Amino acid sequence: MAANIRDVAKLADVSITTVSHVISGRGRVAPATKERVLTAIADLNYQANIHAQRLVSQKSRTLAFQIASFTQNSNSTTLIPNSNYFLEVLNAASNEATRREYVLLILSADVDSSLMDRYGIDGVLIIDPRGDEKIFQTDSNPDWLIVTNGRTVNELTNRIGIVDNDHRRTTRETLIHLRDEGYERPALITTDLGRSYTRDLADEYLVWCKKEGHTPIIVELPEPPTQQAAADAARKILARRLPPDAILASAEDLALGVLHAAQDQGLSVPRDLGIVSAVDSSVLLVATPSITAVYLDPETTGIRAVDMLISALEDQAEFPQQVIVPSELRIRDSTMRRNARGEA
Amino acid sequence: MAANIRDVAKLADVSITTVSHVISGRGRVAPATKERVLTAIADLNYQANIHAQRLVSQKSRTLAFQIASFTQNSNSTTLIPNSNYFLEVLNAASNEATRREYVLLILSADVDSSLMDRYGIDGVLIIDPRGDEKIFQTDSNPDWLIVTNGRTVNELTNRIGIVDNDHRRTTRETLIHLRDEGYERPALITTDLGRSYTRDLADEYLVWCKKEGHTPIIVELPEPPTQQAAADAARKILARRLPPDAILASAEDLALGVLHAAQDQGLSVPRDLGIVSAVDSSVLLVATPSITAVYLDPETTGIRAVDMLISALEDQAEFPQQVIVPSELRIRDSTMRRNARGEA
DNA sequence: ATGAAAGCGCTAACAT
DNA sequence: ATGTTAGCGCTTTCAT
Repeated sequence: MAANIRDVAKLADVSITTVSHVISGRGRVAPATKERVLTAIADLNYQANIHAQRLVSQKSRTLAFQIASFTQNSNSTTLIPNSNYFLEVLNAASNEATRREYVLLILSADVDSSLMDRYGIDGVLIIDPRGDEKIFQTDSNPDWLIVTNGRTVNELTNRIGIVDNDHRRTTRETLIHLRDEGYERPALITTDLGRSYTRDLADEYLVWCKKEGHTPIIVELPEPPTQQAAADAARKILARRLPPDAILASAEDLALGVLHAAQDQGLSVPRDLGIVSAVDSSVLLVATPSITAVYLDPETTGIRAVDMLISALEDQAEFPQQVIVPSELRIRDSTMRRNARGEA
Repeated sequence: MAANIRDVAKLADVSITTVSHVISGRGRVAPATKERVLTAIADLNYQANIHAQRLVSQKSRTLAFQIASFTQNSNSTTLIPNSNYFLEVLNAASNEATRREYVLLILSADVDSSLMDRYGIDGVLIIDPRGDEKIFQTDSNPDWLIVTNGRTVNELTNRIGIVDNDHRRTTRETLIHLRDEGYERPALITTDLGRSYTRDLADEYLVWCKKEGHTPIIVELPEPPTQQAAADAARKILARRLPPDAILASAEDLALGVLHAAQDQGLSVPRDLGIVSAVDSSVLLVATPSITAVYLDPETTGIRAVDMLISALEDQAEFPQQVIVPSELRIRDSTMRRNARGEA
């Protein structure tokens, strides 16, 4: 059986209060006494019971991690879709939470609040929300704080923090890069425009088209993004009288689907068609040709999101608050038309 | 503030014991009383405090999920490597745990047992262990049960359950398939032979070579598996006087690396070289050509592992116990030499 | 500087 | 069938 605080107190010949003080650093304890307690703790291999601590402190030090994606229709919920981005945000968030002695619970985005209550969730981290997720349905005043990765339409209350990239800036950079490479008619293939990052892409794309005098070509695909759907969409717009000569895709799988469609039709990438993914992923590096993409720095996003949430929970920071994680365009073969190595 | 059991008791005009009985289903409660209690619970939106329940029951209903991979050297630990297999096992395990009202905690495989004690972990699910992970260092009698996905060298104690695939059978099927397609000199590229699944591949491969009179070609690469390392290894063995005409790779990224190396050298897949991955993944489907692979059914593995662990924890089953999850070879273009569509 | 004691919300023995 | 009560292991006033 594991030792409890009373065992430690007995062994160190002090009261349990003193032991508690030593552990928490609160209160004053004489150095000698402290030493004795520490020795007793080490001898007994004592660890404070986490459930007792949480019961009495009324805090669970537990965060929910939710990816707000595509779970609507499906029956068996996919907690973590197969995307590098999500995985890296999760890994970083989990490490950071552990470091701060918090527990990260991966929950489906469509669990209702009773489950959250049950686990005594202190804070929620929600990736790519649309804003209509259950968690935002503010019935009176819920017990948790929220940090979103991506913005929602919800008004910025004092319960919400935001970690985001500047997608409009990188989209602009992408379009400039494409123009520099001689592409004249970029198209946009994206999933659900209900998410802020896809909306940012589309908004900036439309601004650009207007300024440059292009006719915009936007295809909005249902979620989840699949290579098949992207390939079909690409085939369709490439069959136009005036087809696009570059395609900006909102997700790695969409970019890959476009690549396959292009290759099927005998188009050369990057010569006949430029391809960019708005989200980087390791698979884009090893595609042939490698695919230009925007690196969003998911690791930093995960860390900053957890930090923001915890510091708000511990009253060291106030919401609303917003952090922009630096991101950058990574140019690869799929858009290097001017110095292209001959690609089939 | 959330209601507690006393609020419910007061509202229903019963004792807290009766409320507890209604919730747990234990004890006898008159139908009418039960009805009143249920109404009170609904009215107050009552949820039993999970920390109090866990404190008194001395059970945490918490499982640790660990992927025993590649974390040795790296500093910031990668909890979940970027592999379809792991992700799908995790998704399935997490769903199943939630369904059974357990919490799944994703922990790094190298956390020491004090963290596990701290969280009061009841059971550990460990994917692809080598057997030298900290969790197996049986200092006296730990408080948790273990289920491994893959076998370890540790003796089968009453604390361990195993969920595995029959890798030897599928390896045999793979080699037969390759022979049927006319490949005569298969090679094996694998990571760390310390894991049971890679060992199974190698053992069965060696048996086959002996029987068929081949000279075995095995390349063992350090972890983690990267396309680069596999490509380098492939180039090397393809440069031999008598190069292999088929390569069996132990992971998706290794297979992709081999594919790139082959294409770089102007070899046609499947004509000049057959490629098989011992683990299926969605990327293998969309590679060009698509790559033959063994489907391990990670979803079933995740569910069975959690089930096994929970039923052992709840005394409905005894360890040691072993379950084999059915797996199958999925033949794709990369080995269909006889009916090959011309591939560059 | 240290300790006694109350109480966090619940379960389970043991009455009645 | 229902209630009383004693903890589970801890934190935190409040004494001393």
